[in-house]
Amino acid sequence: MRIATWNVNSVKQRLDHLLSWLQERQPDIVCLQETKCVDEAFPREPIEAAGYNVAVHGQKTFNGVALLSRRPFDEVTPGLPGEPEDDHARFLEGVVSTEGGGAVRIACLYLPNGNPVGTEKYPYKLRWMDRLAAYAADRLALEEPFVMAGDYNVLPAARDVPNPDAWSSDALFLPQTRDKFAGLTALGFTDAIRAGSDAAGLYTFWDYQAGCWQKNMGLRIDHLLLSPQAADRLAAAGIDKHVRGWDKPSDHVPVWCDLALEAA
DNA sequence: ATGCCCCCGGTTCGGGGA
Repeated sequence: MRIATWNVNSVKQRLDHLLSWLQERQPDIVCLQETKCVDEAFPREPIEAAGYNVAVHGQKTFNGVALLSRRPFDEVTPGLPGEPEDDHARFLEGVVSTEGGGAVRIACLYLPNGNPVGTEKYPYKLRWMDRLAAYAADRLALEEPFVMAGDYNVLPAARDVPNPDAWSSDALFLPQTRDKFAGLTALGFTDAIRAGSDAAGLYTFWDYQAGCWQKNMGLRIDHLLLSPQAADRLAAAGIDKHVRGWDKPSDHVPVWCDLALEAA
């Protein structure tokens, strides 16, 4: 089973890229972030025609997440628990049955950026990370294949950014941000990309500005975190960097992993 | 130190992203 995550930066602007990439990569489950449209405006039909069930949790203008799955969803639940007044569409959980009679649980997430530090945006990010850790601990107790995938807006380590000193006071790289991410993974998750390589330069995002793509000044901020029951079945993982070179691209590229769930 | 570029809503500019 191939599971992917991609911040598309507007699903309507990126529909042709999405359909091309689905055809090329053939994922079974996809987590989308920054869909930037209300549920009624989500381009369901062309995605369903490509063979996917669609679950959406959107809002006007900003944020918005969606799950695509070749197999039907057993459950879909929008929203991260813990702060009822939080109205950002940043989280969507789904459960999909596998061929072997088991199931995989997927959380699609768009973690707050947190900049500029010094405003309410950064404590909101930190609270969101605390809420995510509480949710994750609850789900890990189920001891099932479980994947939390999305745009974490976190640089886990210095090797995930070309110039870490320049990012030392940024919300994506502050020690408190990294500590919370480390605490989350320490609950028992495996970073799918890091399971296969500790290399620097495995970026998933390149800013539109300042020629970042041309200079390969990227960031690794999109992650797939695997529960032990998922990590035991990890067969491959990758970053579809070439998608950033397409015409009018998202600033993020797809990240994916293969889990041998059918064999379980 | 700030903006570069891109997207949205809604109109020709401001908010947001990272």
